[in-house]
Amino acid sequence: MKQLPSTQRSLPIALIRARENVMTPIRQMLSESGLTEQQWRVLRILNEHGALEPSQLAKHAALLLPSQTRIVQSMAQKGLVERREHRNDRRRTVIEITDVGQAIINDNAAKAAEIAAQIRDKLGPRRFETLLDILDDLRDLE
Amino acid sequence: MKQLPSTQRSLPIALIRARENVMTPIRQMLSESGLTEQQWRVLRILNEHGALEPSQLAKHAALLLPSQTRIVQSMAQKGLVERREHRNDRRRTVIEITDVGQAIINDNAAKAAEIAAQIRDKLGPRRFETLLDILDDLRDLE
DNA sequence: TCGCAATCATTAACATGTTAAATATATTGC
DNA sequence: GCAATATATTTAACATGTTAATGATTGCGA
Repeated sequence: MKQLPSTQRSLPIALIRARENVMTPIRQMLSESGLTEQQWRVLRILNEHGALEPSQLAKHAALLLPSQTRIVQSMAQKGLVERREHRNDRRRTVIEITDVGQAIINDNAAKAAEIAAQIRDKLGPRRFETLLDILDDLRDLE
Repeated sequence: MKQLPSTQRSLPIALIRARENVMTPIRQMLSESGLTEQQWRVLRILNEHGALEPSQLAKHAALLLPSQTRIVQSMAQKGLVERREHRNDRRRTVIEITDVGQAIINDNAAKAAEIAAQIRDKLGPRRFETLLDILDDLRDLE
């Protein structure tokens, strides 16, 4: 019978720690704009893809829909995003970034790029790409 | 000036997705025992290391102390763990697993080991170890 | 020994994660 | 064209994540 592996080499714990480490400098940057990391992700995605339906946005941003609903609601209140109705299908809504949201992207782009580059340099470009590839291989475990 | 990288190759998002993928089968297993993944982690750590002080437990389990306080409280209510006071230093408390908690570990050990092995097989042992190593290299980013 | 700084843990407040239930609209089959 | 089903999103309820404030205890120095 297989042994329960030591928690010292546990992948879930390693993933949590890695995320924590990666997000720390990003959170520091965002705290000055009063954004959470999730709100920043939403802005990034909308900036990159343009207006999106909730389910598409959620896929790109790696958010569950219930969380995203709340996040988008609070962002809409702050004027960072806007919601529009779909013409033919009234189940559907489209979310898009506002000028205010766009301005936040612009304000933080250079710093964010610097942080991303720093992480890449810390690992080396080769290992960085290897990491992304392996993480991607963890899809469809069952 | 450096460009903001595409969210398609964003490390934070990749880490979130990977964790989600890895945890899905584990959550399925735990739902039968009514445990969350964090409660399972606490049991695993206490099983492995014996009684621990809160801050030590938090380090091993990758939990922040405020979260852990609540988690341990609810686990103590369910009888999965116990808290004991330190003799000389009353600031200190020690948390240990109970027989009930131990039984849950035993009940799930085989299945958990199987899931862990499955992940390892999916990547291949080499890539699995590489992944853990690279994730570990993300410490001390700033 | 009194008081003050340092340490550790908890509480508080708010945001997000997670699962299940509810809602609203569209589509399909008859 | 209506009922049943399917799809998309939101709400609800509870657990956890995160940061700041509070509490409790020890140890040190005047």
